Amino acid sequence: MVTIKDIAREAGVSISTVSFAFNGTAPVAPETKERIFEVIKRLNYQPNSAARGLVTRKTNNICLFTPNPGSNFFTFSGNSTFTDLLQGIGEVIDQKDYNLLLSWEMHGNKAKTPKLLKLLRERAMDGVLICLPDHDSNIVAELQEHGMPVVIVGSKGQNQLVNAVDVDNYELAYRNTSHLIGLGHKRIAFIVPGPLEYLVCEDRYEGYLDALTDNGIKMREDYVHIGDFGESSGYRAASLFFALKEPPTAVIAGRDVQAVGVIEYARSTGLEIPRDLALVSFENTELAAKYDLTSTTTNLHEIGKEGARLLLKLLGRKKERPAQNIVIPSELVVRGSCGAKPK
Amino acid sequence: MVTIKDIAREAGVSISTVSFAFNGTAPVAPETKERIFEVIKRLNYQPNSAARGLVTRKTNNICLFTPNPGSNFFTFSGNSTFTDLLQGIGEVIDQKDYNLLLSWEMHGNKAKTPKLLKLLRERAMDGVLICLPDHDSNIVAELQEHGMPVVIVGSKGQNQLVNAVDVDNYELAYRNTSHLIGLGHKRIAFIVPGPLEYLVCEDRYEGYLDALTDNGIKMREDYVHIGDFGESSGYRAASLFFALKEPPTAVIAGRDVQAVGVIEYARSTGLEIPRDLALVSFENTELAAKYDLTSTTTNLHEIGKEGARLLLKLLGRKKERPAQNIVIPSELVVRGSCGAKPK
DNA sequence: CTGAAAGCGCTTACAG
DNA sequence: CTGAAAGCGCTTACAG
Repeated sequence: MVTIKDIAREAGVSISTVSFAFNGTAPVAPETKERIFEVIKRLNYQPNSAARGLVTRKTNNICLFTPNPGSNFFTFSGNSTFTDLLQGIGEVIDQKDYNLLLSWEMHGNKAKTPKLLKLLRERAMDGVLICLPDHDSNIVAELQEHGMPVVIVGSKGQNQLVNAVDVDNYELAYRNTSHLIGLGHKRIAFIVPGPLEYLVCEDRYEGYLDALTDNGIKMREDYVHIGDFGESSGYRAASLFFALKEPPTAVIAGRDVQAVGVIEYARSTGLEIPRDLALVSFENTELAAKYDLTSTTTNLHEIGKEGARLLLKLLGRKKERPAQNIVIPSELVVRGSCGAKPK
Repeated sequence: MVTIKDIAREAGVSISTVSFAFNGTAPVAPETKERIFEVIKRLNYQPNSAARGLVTRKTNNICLFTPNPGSNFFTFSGNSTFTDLLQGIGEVIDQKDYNLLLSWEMHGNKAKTPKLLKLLRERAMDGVLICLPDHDSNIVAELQEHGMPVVIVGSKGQNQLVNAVDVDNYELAYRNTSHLIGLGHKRIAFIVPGPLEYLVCEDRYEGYLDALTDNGIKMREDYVHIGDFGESSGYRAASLFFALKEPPTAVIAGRDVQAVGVIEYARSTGLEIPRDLALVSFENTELAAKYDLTSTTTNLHEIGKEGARLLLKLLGRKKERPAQNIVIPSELVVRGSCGAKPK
């Protein structure tokens, strides 16, 4: 491997001068500089990152910590959540010459994430992007205690102390519900996207409830079903709703896959969407396009981009600043399933 | 941050002894060792990876280099290719305390991948797992020239010099085709999974051709269509096939998404599967299960695992060894679409 | 504008 | 079994 010494020798200067020239960190005579860069180019010199990191205390790595990629969080069909997020992150860190260290929880959420803490203690990264639907504040707190910049992506910050970027799930749900109410629906069922311990789920659920309340509609327990990452949970929810004496006229699916389950149920029972059942969902994945589903965007690509941007900004900062909660705007994409669109 | 000096001071020994104890790299008196570990535990000591890497010349990072995650290669719907691969890799590197550096081509395949070469020159990783459907040998050669261990995953090695792990796509296609022939079909169409420049595509196509030939069936140009990552390419292929005077009685889709396109075509035109049209595919994703599709497994999870295992084995080696081409076994999962399964 | 020197936090011969 | 010292490849005061 070619080192700074090789360059210095070949260019007939000291290693300090090579360093100054390469990094532009001190003035170097034009001719000297030229000579140095000629050698650098010729020998394909690139400073050893470990050596550099040791003295600068920077690794130029940022770590993305997520749930296990094999977990339901990432693998439910038709969703490109993960690659969208990656893509967004990649676009910004690439420009700034950062690398991406990928790490995830190994045993579901049981493991006390010793892996991330190990990385922290080894100083393996300069900052972390954390994407955990049910992140406990402990890990974030521990990271921050050690001065490690953290940005939560795809989930809102639990308090004023941690930076986060996400869509406003409460708002989204409120809007979805209002949309249906605006179309004249009063019997509106809701499939909670997942366990209520997840902030996303809680937020979407509350947005739904508040929209009902604000419009003078009383919520009904039997119009609410907790779904999961499988299509079948949507199917199941629909079958429960339509077994009721007074079935809903509209359903809000907690996510697109669940909406597909509802559609499958409708198909199998002859219910017609949107005539017999108006349907609205979240995420606006390719599934929404495929199934002509009205859905609200949750732009993971943008979340990744803004998250990475914010993190990088943090890295450049000396002084602490109050944490930010960045909200990525989303829009309701109206398609055929809600009945708002003329055929 | 706590350093080895802190531990040494606190335990009343020299830093060498701490290092010996921590790494088990030289005998240390039991009582001394105990004292040292007590302090290590108490102070949460973990050696600084940059410092360690500088002297050991190891980073404990392995790099996974892939196409852009936003590209079609990863985002076509219903496919968990990427997360499967990650999961497999993660399982093995995690055990050996390696970290995963994720990097990808930025501008499609045009960029001459300077990013990976930069990482190489900075010595940012100990080895690379490369997953490029149309990898040019140049990049692999350059990596190897610099002594960087490389394993190609999800694609076969181009020559004897590079390690690779993949399924045997030729074999898979041969088997799929033979299966249909065994069911009495003679007019068998084939949707090539993608551009023929990709090895996967070429291999699957050749397997198809050879199976036909070996069974005395002449191939017909009009029974072959080049597909892509979209469902619609399957739809389109089917519509072309069934516009022929003598349409095929069976179709082999190059991948599950394409098969779904074929199914959609069948639905829209009233063709019944498998009665009017036997259908077989590759990949056996969740789509195959959902659409009751006979499909051949291409176990990315296993490919990731074996790839990582092989790479790690390479890292431990001093001497060069002849490259291996590991073939991950796959199986034909028979479902309703091919007509082999009694209803 | 340039160079000699110290030092980042480790590991690893080498001595004892 | 333990410690003093060199050195990994850089950056960064400090002198000149």
